[in-house]
Amino acid sequence: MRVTAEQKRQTRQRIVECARNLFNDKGFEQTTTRDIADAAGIAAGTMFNYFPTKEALAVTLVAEALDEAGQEFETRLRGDETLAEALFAHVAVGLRHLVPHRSYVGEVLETALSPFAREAVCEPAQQLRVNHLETVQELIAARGLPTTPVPRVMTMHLYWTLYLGVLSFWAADESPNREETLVVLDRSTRLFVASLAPQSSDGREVTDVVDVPKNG
Amino acid sequence: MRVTAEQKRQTRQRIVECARNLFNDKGFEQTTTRDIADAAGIAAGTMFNYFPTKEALAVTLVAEALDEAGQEFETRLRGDETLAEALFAHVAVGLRHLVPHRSYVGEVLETALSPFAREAVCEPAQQLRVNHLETVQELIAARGLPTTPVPRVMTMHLYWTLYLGVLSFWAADESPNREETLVVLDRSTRLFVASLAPQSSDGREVTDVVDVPKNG
DNA sequence: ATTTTTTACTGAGCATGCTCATTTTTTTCT
DNA sequence: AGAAAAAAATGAGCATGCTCAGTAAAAAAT
Repeated sequence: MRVTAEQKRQTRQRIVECARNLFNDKGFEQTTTRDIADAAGIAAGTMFNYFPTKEALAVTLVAEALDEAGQEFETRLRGDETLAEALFAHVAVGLRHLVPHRSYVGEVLETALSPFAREAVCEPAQQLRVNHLETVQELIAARGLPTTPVPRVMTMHLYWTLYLGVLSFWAADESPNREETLVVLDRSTRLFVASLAPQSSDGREVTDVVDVPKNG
Repeated sequence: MRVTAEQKRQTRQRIVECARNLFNDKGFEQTTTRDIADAAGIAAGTMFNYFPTKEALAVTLVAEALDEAGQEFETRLRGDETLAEALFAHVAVGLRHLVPHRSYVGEVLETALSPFAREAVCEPAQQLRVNHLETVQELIAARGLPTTPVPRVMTMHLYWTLYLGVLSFWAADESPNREETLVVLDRSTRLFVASLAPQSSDGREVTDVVDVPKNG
């Protein structure tokens, strides 16, 4: 069973590498699964023995990059950062590892990580989201922030929303060293942290202003 | 040219109505363009004489609902609301008008309104985005808020990010009267308004903590 | 060594979004 | 009314993501 296992690993590797090159050259949408198969020297159906969908293949590329980023982040973490600093670093390291995929990452993440529910696009996308959010929750918990006055699910939804906002800005950022993204990231990070603190109440619920049906 | 014009209007109307029913029943993805054609009693290719893509057809449904919402909002606006109140109302009215489309709106908006650039998915989607953002900018300008310390494009990107976050929460909100969405919307609105005010500087730039290449 | 079983691969074929040359219907011109 | 032109509808056909019954190759069992 050894020769086979090794060959299978090689086939998979070839698919992944050819796909990355093609996605980079022509974009995700413009690359057909037949293009990938031809480049990898396999039949049209073979890549579906390795990845359930074309999207899953692309997400796998991105997820592998972000896994490495996650490891680097853990290594660098000292523990004395403020929450805003830690969150900033977490995302910034991820972005650096995504640079080689920047030309097509937008097309892929848009659908794979969208906050619109759409039950788990594929396993690696799900894993990626869970890993990222777990890290965030640990960073928050490690700093013993108050049991928020807002349900956790809403807090994490807000985080994910802001995170995707940063990713989408970054994917299209044309500024010299993508430095504008750092401004956006800084701002988003501060906003999120600020949202964790109990809001300053001005005694007037915005909700009261609009007539929203309270029943049925 | 009168009879024809009227018939064309009817054909278009039939397409739109059949599409809405089918999208509601089976979802956007599960409805094929042939399903729509059959239901509307036309040939498979005919709907593409009216809408360039299946997605554009769906976006048109949503856009029409949001146009009505925009009109209602303008009617109700008194002018003495705080910015947060006005923004809250703007979105809340939109959501109310989207209720009949809620079962499939997620699938459609995810790609059509995504902050990930993807140059104008289709004309109505572009129009929808522009209209919404113009209203927001007017609401801000009418209250004479300071020329922000942050480029406007970033501010509007943040707004759009939070807006899509609210939409995505709403699309999946299972709480009794979707009241959790109101909490999320309230929170998002306050956050956005707070982000317009110059940030309290604590003398330490988060950006400094991570080593980001400053050149090349 | 031969058979059996397991594993990997193949490629014809399907469904669906969309195109476009052709046909049908309507309007305009004389 | 009949011919010419314009507008609208048609449906065969294409491209592409994906399926799956069948084949080939490798490993295990005898």
